[in-house]
Amino acid sequence: MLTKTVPRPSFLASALLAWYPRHHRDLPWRHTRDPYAIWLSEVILQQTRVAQGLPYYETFLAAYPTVQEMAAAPEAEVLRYWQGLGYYSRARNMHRTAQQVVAEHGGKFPNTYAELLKLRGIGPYTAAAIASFAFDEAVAVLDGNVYRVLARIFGLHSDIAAPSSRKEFQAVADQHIPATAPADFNQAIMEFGAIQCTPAKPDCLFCPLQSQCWAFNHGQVALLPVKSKAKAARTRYFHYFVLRHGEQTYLRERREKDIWQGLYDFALAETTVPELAPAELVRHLDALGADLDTSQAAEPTAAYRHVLSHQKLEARFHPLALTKPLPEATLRDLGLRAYSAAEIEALPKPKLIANYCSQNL
DNA sequence: AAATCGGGGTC
DNA sequence: GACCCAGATTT
Repeated sequence: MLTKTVPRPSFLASALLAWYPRHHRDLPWRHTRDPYAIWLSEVILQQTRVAQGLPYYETFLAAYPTVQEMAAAPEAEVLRYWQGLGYYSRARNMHRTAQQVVAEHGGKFPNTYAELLKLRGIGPYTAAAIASFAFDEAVAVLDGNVYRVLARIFGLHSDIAAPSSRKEFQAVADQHIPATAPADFNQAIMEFGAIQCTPAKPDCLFCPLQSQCWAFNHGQVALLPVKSKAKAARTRYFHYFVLRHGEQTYLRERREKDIWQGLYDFALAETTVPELAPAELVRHLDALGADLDTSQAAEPTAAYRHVLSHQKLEARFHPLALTKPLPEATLRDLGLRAYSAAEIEALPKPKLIANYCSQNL
């Protein structure tokens, strides 16, 4: 009888596959083989902690049980469900991919790494995750957890922030993923990084790989992985004009190539210094063609500080009551529209704006 | 290769 | 304040 030789799992695979069943968290996307649900969870979890993404996963699956229902939804509704999760291009790409899967793939996700990689919002990590979890393809995932585990176990000192080091780490991961259990291996190595081999204060004392870990044996656990620092965030100063006429408030969709594309905020003046000079304020109000109710004049709010990955924002809000609606030309030029409180609640907004609205409108 | 895109948890 | 998180896309 001809027997095919199956490579013995490496020490890493053996250890992780033994560790995983005893330590892993019970997470909902681990109970399904539905590519749609797995895709949804992976897009949500990009650069997002499990604890933060979990409620969004439940919300999206309840709102859109199938890819067809997500594809049929308006983009603004998808963004509204995504509100607060950040990196909003993920939601826009997710929505477009849903539409493409329905229109071009008969509602069924492609079942290979190479085909998945062609879809918007699906990069190397997400393609590997879906291919392995849903279709048992033996392609290793490479996320922040995996970089850290591999760097420590094998003593890899390449800068994980450099795109060029991806090849090196991917090769090591692919070398260790067992063809017999690719999904479990991928789950296990990420979970191991999240729970045991953590960025700060990893639990080396009870680590099953302790004796085989390069970093532990060389006293360099705290030094790995090597990661170059990101450049400092710039500060931007936003001056929002909260124009109101009766119970209506004016907002506009952000369409420019900047943060928060597709989300809604107020008429905005940006400065390079913290304060908006009085003359500048007058000039902006003039340009709006606004008939202000001076009897209801209010001071601008104190600065709301809002921190993003590459920007620090300082926003002040100027509540402005109007005696009559804004001119059509202003609405057209600035993309503004009047909304009721209930309508505003349904619009997708940056966290900063949502916070202001919930306190002041 | 480097820059950009959110928001929140943790130390 | 610094670092990190089940990264992807654009420049």
